[in-house]
Amino acid sequence: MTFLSTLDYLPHIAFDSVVFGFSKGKLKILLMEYHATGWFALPGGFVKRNETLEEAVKKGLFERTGLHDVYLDQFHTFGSLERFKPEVMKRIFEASNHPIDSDHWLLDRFLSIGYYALIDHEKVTLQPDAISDSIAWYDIDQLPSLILDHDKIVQKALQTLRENLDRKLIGGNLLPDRFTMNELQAVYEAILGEKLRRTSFQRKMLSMDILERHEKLFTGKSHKAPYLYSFKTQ
Amino acid sequence: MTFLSTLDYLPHIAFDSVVFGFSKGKLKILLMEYHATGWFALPGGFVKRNETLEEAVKKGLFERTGLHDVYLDQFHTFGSLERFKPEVMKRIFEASNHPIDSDHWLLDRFLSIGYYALIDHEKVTLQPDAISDSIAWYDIDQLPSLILDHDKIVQKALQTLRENLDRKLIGGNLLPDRFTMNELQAVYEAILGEKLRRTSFQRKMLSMDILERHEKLFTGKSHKAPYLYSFKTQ
DNA sequence: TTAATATTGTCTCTCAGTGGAACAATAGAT
DNA sequence: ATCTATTGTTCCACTGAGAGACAATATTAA
Repeated sequence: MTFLSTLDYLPHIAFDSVVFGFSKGKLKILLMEYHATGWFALPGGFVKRNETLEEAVKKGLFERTGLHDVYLDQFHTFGSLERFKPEVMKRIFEASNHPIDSDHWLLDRFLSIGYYALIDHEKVTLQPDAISDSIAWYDIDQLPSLILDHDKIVQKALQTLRENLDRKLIGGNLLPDRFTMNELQAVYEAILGEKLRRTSFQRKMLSMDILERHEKLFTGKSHKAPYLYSFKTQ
Repeated sequence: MTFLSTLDYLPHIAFDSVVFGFSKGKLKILLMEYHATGWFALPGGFVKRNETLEEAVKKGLFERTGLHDVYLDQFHTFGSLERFKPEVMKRIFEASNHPIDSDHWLLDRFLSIGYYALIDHEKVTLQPDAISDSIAWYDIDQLPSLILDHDKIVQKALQTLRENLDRKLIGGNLLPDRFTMNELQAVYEAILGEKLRRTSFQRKMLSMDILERHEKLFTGKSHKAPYLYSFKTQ
């Protein structure tokens, strides 16, 4: 069969991407659903023999979101044995009209390298892959339960994102180019899962000298208009 | 052949360990040398089909150091193509009297999961493996050049260790159970690569309420004797 | 035209933590 | 008893954050 031939890919090696987006004040991630089973999973993929791990992840991300040049960070590699459930994978391929033999390499044990991505929710055009029926955004604190160890992968991704948020100044990757201070604060609050003080947040952001101030944003509301900001490109 | 049969191991998957120790005021790591080639490499290994990634790493570490229950942290997975140099691996196996065929699975492409370990330098009894001629400590800023991408692996390990040093309070793992404040400070300085202020360091450590103070250590020197400390087990 | 309202931008006060230095304590040598 | 080297502690100045107050302003209501 030509579908995912073992000659092209490295067996036993997979990757899973936790793609974060921000919309309507909520932090969300992308999940794929296999309708025939009702199962949810992270978007992932496999590594070809002649491509870099990172190339494979970027390609997979582009195929699902249409985006190049995405903020991407590897956070952990999962190598437990609870990952190894051939019957789950077999059912998924069967339900998608791609049945595979019992000795197929895709049913063998896999280690998975976890990446998280931060993208501008508005720029995405979602595209399911060959074996999934849909891909969509899910609120980070209203996730369905996921196959295999994907719940743990999401939790670890979120933990790493929180730890890196201040250190790497990556919050802006979830917003469009120009945004208000309030929007930036909402991103931080959604990621950290806690309210922040408005004045302290503003003071801290401005003191770091990473933001550029632009024109005001007039929304038609009856109050002072906020400035728009962008991250300095240095 | 029975040596590293492909039936027992997951192909394409390896791990490498950066084992940190502290001795005579210097931060050191363990390196293996293949005498016939003069090449140096990190101690690593492969994952058996029926064991967890972490089990494999711990077992490998035990075989080389004789230590169980070591502080261990996964920091990155390396998946570039510069790792793929079959001629290097072939030469190593030939030089160690374990020649392998050109199509042997060990000559194929590998991804490697990097772990770093922190151990008490004094507790180790070093043990070379089947194909390496020696294993020994090397000063972190006087390392020989290493095979494949092992230089990058070491740098990434050191970077991660520095980032985690304060956040995870892991410095004590490089010292014996009881130590003086001066020794702890020396560990921090060796890891961070910079001098710290004595009084600030002491105040910070004591204020964190993680240290237990024990008896004084009389060294015979003509000055005030320092207290011994241990980390609280909580 | 003026006042009211909601939100944003800035300032002040306070307090905790750190850099830097000084001072006190002390084990052994002289 | 005095000196020396090092350790434990305290003090002062500065910085950054929490908390609140106040000023600025875009629009609506009177």
